[in-house]
Amino acid sequence: MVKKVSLKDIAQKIGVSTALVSYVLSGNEEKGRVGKETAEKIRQAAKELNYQPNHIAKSLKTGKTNTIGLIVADISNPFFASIARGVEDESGQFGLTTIIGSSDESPEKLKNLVDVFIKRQVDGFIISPPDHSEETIDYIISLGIPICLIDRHFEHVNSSYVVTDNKESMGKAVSYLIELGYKNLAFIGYDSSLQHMKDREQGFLDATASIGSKVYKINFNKQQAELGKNIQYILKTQKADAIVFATNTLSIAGLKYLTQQGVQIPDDLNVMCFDSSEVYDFFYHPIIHVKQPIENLAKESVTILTSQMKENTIQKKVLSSELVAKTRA
Amino acid sequence: MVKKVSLKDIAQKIGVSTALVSYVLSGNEEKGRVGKETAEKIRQAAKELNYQPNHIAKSLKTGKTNTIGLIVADISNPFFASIARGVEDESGQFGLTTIIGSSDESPEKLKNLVDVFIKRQVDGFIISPPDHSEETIDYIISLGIPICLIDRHFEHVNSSYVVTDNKESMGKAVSYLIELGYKNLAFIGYDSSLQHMKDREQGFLDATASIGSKVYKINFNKQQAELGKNIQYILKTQKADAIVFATNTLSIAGLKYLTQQGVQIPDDLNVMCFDSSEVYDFFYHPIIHVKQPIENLAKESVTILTSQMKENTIQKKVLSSELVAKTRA
DNA sequence: CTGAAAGCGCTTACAG
DNA sequence: CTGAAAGCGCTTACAG
Repeated sequence: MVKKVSLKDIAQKIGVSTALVSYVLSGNEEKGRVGKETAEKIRQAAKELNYQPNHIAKSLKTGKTNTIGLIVADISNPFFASIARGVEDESGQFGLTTIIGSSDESPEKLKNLVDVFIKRQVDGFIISPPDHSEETIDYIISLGIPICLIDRHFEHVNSSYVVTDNKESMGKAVSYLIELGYKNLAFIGYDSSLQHMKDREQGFLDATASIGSKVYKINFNKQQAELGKNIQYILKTQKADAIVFATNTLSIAGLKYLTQQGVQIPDDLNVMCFDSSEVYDFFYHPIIHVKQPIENLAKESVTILTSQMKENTIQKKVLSSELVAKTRA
Repeated sequence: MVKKVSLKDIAQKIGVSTALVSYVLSGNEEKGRVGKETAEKIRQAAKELNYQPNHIAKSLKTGKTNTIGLIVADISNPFFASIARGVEDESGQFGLTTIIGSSDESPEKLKNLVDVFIKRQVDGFIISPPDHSEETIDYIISLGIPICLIDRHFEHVNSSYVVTDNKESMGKAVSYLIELGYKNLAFIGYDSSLQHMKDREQGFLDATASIGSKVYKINFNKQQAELGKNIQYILKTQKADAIVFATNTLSIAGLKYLTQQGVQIPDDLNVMCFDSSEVYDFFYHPIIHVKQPIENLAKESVTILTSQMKENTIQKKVLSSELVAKTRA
């Protein structure tokens, strides 16, 4: 390992104190009221020696790491991967580095990740929380660490968040189906107390008040089995003419199941999904779906978090989504 | 922000030196030859005060951050998202934290990310390098920072890496197509000097020596336009009976284009893809593809990197992949 | 305009 | 078995 040049090396080389060098190189030249030619000499030397400031030392002194922790359900899920990409790009603009963890929808794993990240001294958190993790979120808040929830939030936790207008989006999408003439709808969501799920369900219920409809709630950990069973019931007993899937994971698994059963979409049965997927474009009629503003969710979360890191204000933001109902070009 | 308890607080509370506390709490009790009851008292106090060691201070002293930098082409690409998930899970086992960046296949962006990560004092790198980035890889090596390339590597750069046996996998897959009776194959890859791309192409060429075949190389930055043009040529002029796509991005874009053109797969034309995708299962005949051992690539990269961090040995590992050619259940 | 010095919270020889 | 102390590389009042 090549030995690193430090402030001291520069200071010695041109015979000034490390204080001066620090002022100049950290851009606080005016504050230190450093002489112009001295400043120039310092910059020159720093360049010559290829000086790389040591973040660690700076962090120890300032107590800021310029690192934020992003925790999602699963980074290998395309929805969260896109969120992660957006958060990284945006936070990079602010000179922040992002460390990422996957909770797998487990409150325990979330708590562990949070502890690890706190030990790492992250300056703030962006979290898409699993069900029943209010305690951990409250814990972060109680430590005074800035946090912004993303995609999901809790009604009874007073934190910053940025989410999609789930109820409205779902309502609009379902109304569209009704306009198309569908009269007997099924909703498949997760059995969850998370606000975004309740909102999507409520949006569905509100919009289907005047027609036939039924809500199916699936246990996240047994979704494989329960999804098939529920779809069978929907096809055979409820005889719904369209199914609404509440998330991209459910959508893809549901579409796969329906395809395997030889169900023709939309001829035998139509489908409406929440979230986007590459898969949708491969159907004869591209699947109707609600496209969440992923990039904006990510950007806003960073904006909210960084402003909270400065001013300690709580912000709650609801973004609107887009209904995509295209036909094959 | 609640004030943190430090080693000193514990030391003062029970009237010993910070040295003792450090030895006990960092598990070097024997090394400090600390008295048994003293050690117990220290542990007790640490628990009572809810002591959280300060990683930053430790890093400054030891020069190790227990952080690794992972740089892929694009974290929102499912292939790399899965790699990232694997790397995070595995490195977490070693007490390592991962920071991630996306190079967008740009050598300049890679260099920038590397500089940022080096300033962050990462202990090592796992990188899936873009074309023409040998210089940056060499730079990392010259600094003595451990590095393991993943998925891709350079013939003339002597670094650790873990990759799929691209040539063999491609050869096997193409041979399978030939066995099925296809006689006129097209290969669509990127115009790249990256070894994995050259190997896939070579595997294709070797396997098609005795039949009709043609290789098409696409410029990564103009793929949208060039892909369509090439496929048109393949359909109209070459009149190939099967197309081989060299990556998942090309596969999905290609399949989308073919589907839009009304081409029936595999009846009008068959297709073979490198890498997996959710999309493949939605075709009447699930798409034939080479499934790379993503999880093992990720795990191995961490294993190689951590052992290199200890012993400074270079390891090159080639993993085999699986040909997936299933019919609808 | 500039320097000497303390201190962030650890680790680790060194001396007893 | 235990303590005093130096030092990792910075920042930042303080004194001149």
